[in-house]
Amino acid sequence: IENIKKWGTSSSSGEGFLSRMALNDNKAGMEGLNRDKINKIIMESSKGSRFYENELKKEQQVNQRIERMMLQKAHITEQQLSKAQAQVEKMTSDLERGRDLSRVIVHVDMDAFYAAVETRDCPDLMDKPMAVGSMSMLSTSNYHARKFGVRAAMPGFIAKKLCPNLVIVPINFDKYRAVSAEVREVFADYDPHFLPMSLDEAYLDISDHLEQRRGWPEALRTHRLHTNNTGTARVEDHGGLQETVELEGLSPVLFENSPSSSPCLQDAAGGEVEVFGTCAEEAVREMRFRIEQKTSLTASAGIAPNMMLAKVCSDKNKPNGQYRLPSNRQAVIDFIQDLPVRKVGIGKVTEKMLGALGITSCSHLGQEMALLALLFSETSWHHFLHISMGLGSTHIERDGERKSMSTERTFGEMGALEEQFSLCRELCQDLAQDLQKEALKGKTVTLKLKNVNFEVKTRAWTLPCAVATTEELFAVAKDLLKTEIDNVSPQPLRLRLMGVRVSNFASADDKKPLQKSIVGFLHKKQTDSSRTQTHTPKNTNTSAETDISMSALTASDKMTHEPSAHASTSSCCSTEPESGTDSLTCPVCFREVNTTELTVFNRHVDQCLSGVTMGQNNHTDTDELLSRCMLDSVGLQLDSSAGDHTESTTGLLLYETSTANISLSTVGLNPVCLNTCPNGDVSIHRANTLKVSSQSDPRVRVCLLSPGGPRPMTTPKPESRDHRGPALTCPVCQETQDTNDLTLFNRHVDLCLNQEVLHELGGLASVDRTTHTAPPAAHKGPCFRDVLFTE
DNA sequence: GGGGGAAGGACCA
DNA sequence: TTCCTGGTCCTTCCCCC
Repeated sequence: IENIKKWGTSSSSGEGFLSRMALNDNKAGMEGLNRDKINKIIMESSKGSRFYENELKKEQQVNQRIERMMLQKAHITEQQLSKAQAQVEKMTSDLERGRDLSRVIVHVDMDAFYAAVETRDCPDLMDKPMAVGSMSMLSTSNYHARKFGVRAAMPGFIAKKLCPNLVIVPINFDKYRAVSAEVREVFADYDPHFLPMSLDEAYLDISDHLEQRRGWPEALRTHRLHTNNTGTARVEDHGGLQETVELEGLSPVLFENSPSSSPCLQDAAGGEVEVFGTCAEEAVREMRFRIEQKTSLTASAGIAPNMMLAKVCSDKNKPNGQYRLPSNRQAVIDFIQDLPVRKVGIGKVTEKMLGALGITSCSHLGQEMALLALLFSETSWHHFLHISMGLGSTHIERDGERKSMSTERTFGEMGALEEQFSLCRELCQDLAQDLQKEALKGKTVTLKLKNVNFEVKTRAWTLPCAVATTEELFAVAKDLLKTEIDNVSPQPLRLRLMGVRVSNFASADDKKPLQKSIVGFLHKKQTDSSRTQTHTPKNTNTSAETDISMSALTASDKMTHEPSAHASTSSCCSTEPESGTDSLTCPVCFREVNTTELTVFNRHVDQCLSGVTMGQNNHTDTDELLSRCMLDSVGLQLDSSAGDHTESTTGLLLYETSTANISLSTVGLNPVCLNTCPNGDVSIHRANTLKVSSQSDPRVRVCLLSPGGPRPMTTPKPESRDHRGPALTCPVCQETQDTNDLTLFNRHVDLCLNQEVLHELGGLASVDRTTHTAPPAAHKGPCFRDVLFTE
């Protein structure tokens, strides 16, 4: 209990000290600061803000976790403890046997990198406290600023309160990238497989370099420092390490104890030279010397038998210093004993949890390992054990395959729907570009939202096939966003951050091209069939419904198919029909149509589409309550004891029920996808079960594509014009049409599509598209799909 | 009841 | 006036066997 009090907030009402917001002075150049005074300023600047309130909430959650942990601890028996102790001991001896001290790993870290680059380029900043970033957030600070408690990841406005004379320089990534590239050239001479962690930090395994270096003559280890009258320095390497760089100003620019400040020898020509030795320390000193000569910036380094220790060592003599931990077990154990847990990759939450158990240093960690094995997950306590023994990775491996890719943006409060959807599209566009650069496609699309209260939510949807284009991403992201908007409706969703992520990347097998839009499809068809038949573009476009491109359909329209069993015939993952194939895949029902005749195929698609349209016609509300579900399979069995259903001519099955649940059990059925019902009336549970429940409306309607062929259908009742939405937006030209007469609107879309098809088919006709290039009018009116559904 | 996948949240660098 | 990105782990929920 004492420990909880010590590590928790002093009260739950938000008064008092909020430890998670306190200064983290675990950084070089921040020793011996007046923490209390600094924390007081931080708290006073933050108190009452939404950010602070959210931090308070998170702090309380952590405190609850700690309370649960302490409760659990209180119930641990002696027997359990001794059993855990035996387990820990066995594991320890196993790990000890595998301890590898043979490698020489170096962690190099540029000193206050961004700040140092800015200071180099603007020497006036040299003696001033400065930081790089903005009033909202700082990326780094120089050592003068650190004396005031100003550090990276601190908002600029708080930093200004800590240090009113602080100069904040805007961030310039291009510049840092260029300098980083220069530094990396030096790294590569010592380990061509070095592992960059960020622009200013890298791990190197110099074991092989040292092996070679032992045989090097002195000339290869001699570096000359030239200075001319203008203060320009030139560095020359003798031997294999080539380098000739002009410098503006002589190092060291920022820190004392430069690696080049050791006594230099005079060479025959009267220039100053420095000879470096063959041991690890000398090799690293040489590397730092060369970095400094090349960039006028200093680096610090740590040398140790593994990555974890090297990282700690690089911090030991920062700035502009290095530290070597000898490669013997006792030295490692001695070194690790007194290290605070926060220094070795344990974050603030885990630090606090360990603190509640009285564990603050690595030696405590080792002593309490049995207890930790009982209170933490296996992964966690194994990690703790490695740390307490001073173990870490001994081979530098570049990260394996990427697991996800994302983009996100923070902005001022945003509540307008149009803005939100427009931003969502922008993010999808940016992400699509990034995905394209790495030729990646992913199945899971995640939308991340942070509201003005700093509450973060992520919402994900996994598709049966991998996607990558803007339209594909947006189709999913916008549905996820819409659901969140509807959830808080009629209140607006007040956002401060939005992000889109793609993960679950496709394996090589899945990276086949997506099925093209009908337009692209027809284009391909034209090429394929050119050997046997000719057709005019006119033939390809008998009606708007037929030729609506895939991009006009929603995400759920596209994700209605199983990637495995039916991939070749009925999936958006399916490849283009192979040359010579005699069937085409319908983009609506995803069945294979045994024809190459476009007229026949178009008729089929028309039928499918009008089926979809008519299937919705019974619906008297907007599509808010409506979910459409397509089942691409055979053997559907409807398992329900309540409700009535009607079937349409084109395989549509309408289901109406006032009961809470419908279960669709199927035989070998593919995953079902449905258009998410915004108010949560309809949800999908696993591949074969659709659950329908309605709290807001007892008459939920579900529309399914049934497996059978065309069936007799009841004539749908035309919807009253009063229910029609406002002006309609053309899905092709994106322009809002000044009509709500569907016939007129359809005629317009037909016209647009005709022009689009002609354009796609390679400019077979001269079409003036200038009138169709208006910027997307986001959400001015219902999209074409909505029109199809409601009308 | 256990295995396993998906989703969501949290932590960490 | 409190970042961005990406990886990992943990928990919960649910389906399936």
